[in-house]
Amino acid sequence: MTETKEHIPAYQRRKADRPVEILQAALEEFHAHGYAGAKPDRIAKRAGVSRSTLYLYFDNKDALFEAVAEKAMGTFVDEIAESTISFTGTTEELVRQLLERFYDMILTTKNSAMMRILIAEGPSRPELVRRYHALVIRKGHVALEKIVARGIERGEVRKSAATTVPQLLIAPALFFLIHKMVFGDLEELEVESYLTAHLDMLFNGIGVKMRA
Amino acid sequence: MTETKEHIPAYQRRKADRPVEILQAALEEFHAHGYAGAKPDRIAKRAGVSRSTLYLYFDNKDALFEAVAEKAMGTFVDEIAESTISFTGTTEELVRQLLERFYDMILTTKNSAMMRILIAEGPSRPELVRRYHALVIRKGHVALEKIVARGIERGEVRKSAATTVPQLLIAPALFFLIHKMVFGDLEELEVESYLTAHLDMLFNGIGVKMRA
DNA sequence: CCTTTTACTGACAAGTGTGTCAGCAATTAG
DNA sequence: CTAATTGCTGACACACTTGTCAGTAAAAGG
Repeated sequence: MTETKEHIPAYQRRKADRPVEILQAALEEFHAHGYAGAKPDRIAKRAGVSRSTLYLYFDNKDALFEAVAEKAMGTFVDEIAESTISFTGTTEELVRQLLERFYDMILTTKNSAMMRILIAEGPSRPELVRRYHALVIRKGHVALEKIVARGIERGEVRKSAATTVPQLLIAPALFFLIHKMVFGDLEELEVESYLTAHLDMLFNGIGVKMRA
Repeated sequence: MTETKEHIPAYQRRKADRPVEILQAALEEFHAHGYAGAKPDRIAKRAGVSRSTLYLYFDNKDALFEAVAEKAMGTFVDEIAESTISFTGTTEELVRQLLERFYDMILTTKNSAMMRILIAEGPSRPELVRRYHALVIRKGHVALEKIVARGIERGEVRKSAATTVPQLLIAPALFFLIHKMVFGDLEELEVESYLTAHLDMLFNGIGVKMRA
């Protein structure tokens, strides 16, 4: 290295990468502080750019939020819905596979961040709620209904009050997600044993009395 | 009415009622907009006072939030925990009673508002999360464990993987709460049928195979 | 009545947060 | 190497939000 003043570049020009980096940083910020509490200042810092740069790629804070939400909707439901149509094993195996993916999603990706954002910002963003409902909830509901119907056809699932509400299949997983999100630092629920218990309850219940 | 200028009081002095009215208004505001999005302006309007009056009763926005949260913690868990110790019927009846109260609480009181606030503000308020965990979650967990243990003793509940995670008893209720909170305007889940399904799944499972 | 007390308000001040813009520096073109 | 282009930044300006305070009007006291 020469001793003449090195040319230390103040920044690098990476037009292509900025949007994705900014969106990632913004997701984290919105997740941690909510919309109103999120500061473009911090988002920029996280993304390694100046605050002004944000406004080169997104019109304003609101547009940035919309972009974040749009991206965070993800394709998770579609993916697992597709994988079920070709499945040939038992219902319990199918559900186990579904839930394993679901819990994995909760633990790893930032997909669950969307859940907090939805819950927190829902009242101020009815349109966002509508889109999420159409893209995720409704599709998920249909997928679950198919799994139940398939199970009944195969004689593996009881036609009963419980099976009229297919959401019950994944309800405990949402509990797990919320618990981890809010109390994760204080009390860790172990995934494996929780998943095992979840499946056990789902298929066998907790009661002792016999069924036909 | 005389035509001389009536003495229209600009306001009434009701020192005793102000705090509770302000707290109620603030709960609604924080619930709808989150901490950062909540405006003392709107809280005052809701409570029917001027903004300055808020600061006569609470030091600042943060203190107001703390007071709201403290009040919203409620005594719900303690109440139902107490009522279970004297219960003499079957486990299914006990759980049904518990869940009926729980769903009722979700539907009527603003107790569920605390849930959104917790989820939204949790990351910025670890101390609040700690308190809630100690006051509600831990106590609830203990109460549920007792119910399960009692059921096993009475030979009404299977000792199994499912019963090692007593949270599963109420997990579907949290799903219901979140669903109602976020998507309530778009798709109403009927309580009665949901509760019936919840109980059915809990005690009988959805599977067909017999148990000993 | 009039005086004293005090619950309450409107106007003000300081701080914070958002968005803009002229100009700089990194790259590209010639 | 020089010129032109453009991704990026720092400084600026405006709007909004929070919190304060002197003063007002309602109740209480004498």
